[in-house]
Amino acid sequence: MKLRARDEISAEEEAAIRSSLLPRAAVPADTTIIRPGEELRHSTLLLDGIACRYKDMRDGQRQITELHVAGDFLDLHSFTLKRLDHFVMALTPCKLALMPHTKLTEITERHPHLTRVYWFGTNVDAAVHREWEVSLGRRSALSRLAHLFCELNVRLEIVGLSDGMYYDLPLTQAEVADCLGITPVHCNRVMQELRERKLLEWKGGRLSILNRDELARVGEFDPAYLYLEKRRR
Amino acid sequence: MKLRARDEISAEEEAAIRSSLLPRAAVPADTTIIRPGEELRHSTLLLDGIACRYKDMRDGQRQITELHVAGDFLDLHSFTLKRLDHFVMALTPCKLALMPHTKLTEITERHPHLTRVYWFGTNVDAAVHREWEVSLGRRSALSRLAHLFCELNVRLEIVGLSDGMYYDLPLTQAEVADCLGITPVHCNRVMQELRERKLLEWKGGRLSILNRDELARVGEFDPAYLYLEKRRR
DNA sequence: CGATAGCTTGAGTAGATTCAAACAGAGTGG
DNA sequence: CCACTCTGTTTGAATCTACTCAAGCTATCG
Repeated sequence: MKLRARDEISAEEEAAIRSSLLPRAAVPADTTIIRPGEELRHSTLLLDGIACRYKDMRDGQRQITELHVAGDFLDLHSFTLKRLDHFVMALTPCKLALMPHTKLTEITERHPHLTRVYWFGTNVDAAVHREWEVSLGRRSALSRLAHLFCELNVRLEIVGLSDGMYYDLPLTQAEVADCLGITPVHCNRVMQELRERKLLEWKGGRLSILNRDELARVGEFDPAYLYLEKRRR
Repeated sequence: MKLRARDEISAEEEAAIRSSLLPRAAVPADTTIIRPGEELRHSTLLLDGIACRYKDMRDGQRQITELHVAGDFLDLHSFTLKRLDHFVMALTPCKLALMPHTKLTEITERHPHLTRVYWFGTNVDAAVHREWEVSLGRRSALSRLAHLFCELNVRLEIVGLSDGMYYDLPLTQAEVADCLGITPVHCNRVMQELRERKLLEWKGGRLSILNRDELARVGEFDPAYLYLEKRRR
């Protein structure tokens, strides 16, 4: 569903993907899925739940560099990198599937178009990283928070997990703070501001957007970096 | 030279690359090379000079998301993305070469290994973006600046443009500030601090590292994210 | 019902910004 | 050769955003 949102995938390609995937047991929340430096022989596809990439610092702080939702590969880049430079962690209970790198090698040898589709996928990941750099470097805490909620709204819409106004977001404020490069206390305060401005509600792990246009304006959100327009084959 | 630092490239693969490259006229400093949204039919290789990727904000501020040095593709990701979500600009006079996307398509069809090498290249770009997210989100201005100088030192060493202690860095403090997500004024002040601590000198566009270990300590610099170890074929 | 995780509030502080002005060096023209 | 301009660097003072540390609150769960 995620691939077909942006590309034409033939039945043969779909079969190649399906036959390459191995089921993997579900993991509970706060499970470390991949550690930096460990040698990887497969890439992991997230079927359900929310996961993240993060890097930690000497003093115990961490920076989450990307959030993942259903349909995302957590580490398609490990196919070429072999070892990651960051952690991957389940933030909520997650369902996973594995794609062995041997199968990915076969895909690069037999399915050039599918190879480009997967390469495209890692490039969209990089585009998200760039947009987060802009948030972290130049946007106010309020704007960063608004931007994050807008991004998740669009990404969840693609896979049918948001209707554009409501979606499940069972994260803590501390986890969101780790995405935004701020402290949990400050995250709480800017969250209150978004609430007071009647832009959204967030309780019980469920986010309700009350004013989508104004939220996008506050977050300076332009979804172009998510590359949603369908590409020609 | 850059590819061979991390991979084994056969003579046949080298020939395929060389025959795909087209020369392009040199551009002066401050030239916009690629604008967001424009349709691209080739990727640009930087042969000499310093360039950057940046995104601009409504209020005129900008965030540089990556610096590029000789040997880097400025937009290898445009092969799969077709349009970029950011600007690419020459910060110093730059020499460029072009690789048509048609040639890259041929490579994905005829040279699976070389395809993985190029895919790897875009994944290292993403790793740099992640490390910058950590700098922007969690490191102090002093630490960010030290980290940037360490990163450039290593990346320039790979292509023979740094001996590990000295390298040319003909940028302005304002440009560096745009990398670090701070103001030029603050960049100037933390620059003074690095100088007072006798970690480095930077004048006349030339950087001299006086205490590499301490600089790396201040910047919490670990080059693992640059993936320098040579990979097996 | 107490324990716990997560959220909220307050007061004081630190890091970075803003705005303004001064300074240094390189290049230019009279 | 000197004055002039321009770009980039440096300095100072006031301000603001976000941080720190601490405590109190609230909902959930066993």
